[in-house]
Amino acid sequence: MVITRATEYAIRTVIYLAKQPKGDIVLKKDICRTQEVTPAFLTKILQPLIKAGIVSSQRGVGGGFLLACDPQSINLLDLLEAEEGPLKLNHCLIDSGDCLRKAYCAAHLVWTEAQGEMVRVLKKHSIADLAAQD
Amino acid sequence: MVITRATEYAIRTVIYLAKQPKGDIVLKKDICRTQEVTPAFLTKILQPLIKAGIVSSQRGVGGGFLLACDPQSINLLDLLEAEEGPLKLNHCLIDSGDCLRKAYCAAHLVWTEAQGEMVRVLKKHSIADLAAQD
DNA sequence: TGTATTCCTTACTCTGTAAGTCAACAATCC
DNA sequence: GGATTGTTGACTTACAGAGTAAGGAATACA
Repeated sequence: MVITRATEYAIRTVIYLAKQPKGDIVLKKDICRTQEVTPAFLTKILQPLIKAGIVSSQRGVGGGFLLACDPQSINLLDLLEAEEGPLKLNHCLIDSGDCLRKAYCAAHLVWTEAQGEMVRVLKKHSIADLAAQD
Repeated sequence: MVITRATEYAIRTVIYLAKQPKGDIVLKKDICRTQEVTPAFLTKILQPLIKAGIVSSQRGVGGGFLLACDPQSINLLDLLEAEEGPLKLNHCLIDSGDCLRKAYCAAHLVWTEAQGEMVRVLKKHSIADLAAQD
């Protein structure tokens, strides 16, 4: 029932990238130094963000990482789902076929509502907003 | 990021107890049979509910379990917290002293808000309501 | 008093996921 | 072609979730 550290680091990193001058490429080791993550772990964390089209990377001399999109268009839910997969408060919310019990399903609607509210809040704040607050 | 099975079973069980005639004592094995939980696991799940004053138990012949309070006064958050401890979406929401990083704390307010909404929804529906819907 | 009944306590196992590491590989620049 | 920088996949370690098992303690009733 807790957000993973990978997601936390992903958020820190994306906020950091959003604060750089637009188009600037940042070295992995600079992210590591400022965000206090090890290079090996940051590598692992960045890959899902790259695959989701949130961050882009460049190899070789002068290479590094930068935002692949407008920070106004990314929110915390995007980052969380890139790292952890679809948000689900309960097993039954992934595949409604799982939820066979009537007694259980009385609670089902409540889980759905709670998750919906969570999604609403996480979508509401863009990375640009968070970077500006920082 | 998922509610545990213990919490699910706890909810099923409490809804089941709430549907019994008031004051009726239910055998563990009857709960097990109707709710599809093993006795050993149900034992483990019931203890926190008893300690939280939600369910009460009686030993010996004619013993069993029954609700210890008005089903109108219990909600899903009570059950979840009895089983899993205080709800927290993120590590920093337990002890604000953990949250030292500014970059992280930009997200902190969002976690707080998301968790607040979740709490609000889980508190809104009493066990009596859920039992009636069932 | 003794015994059957019923829940209580504690320790244990098994499995999966989070968190993080490592080493070989691939692209790019000069 | 070599230095630099990111990529990939396999690996380790630790911990929490999920469930089991066995002996102990309370209660009712004969």
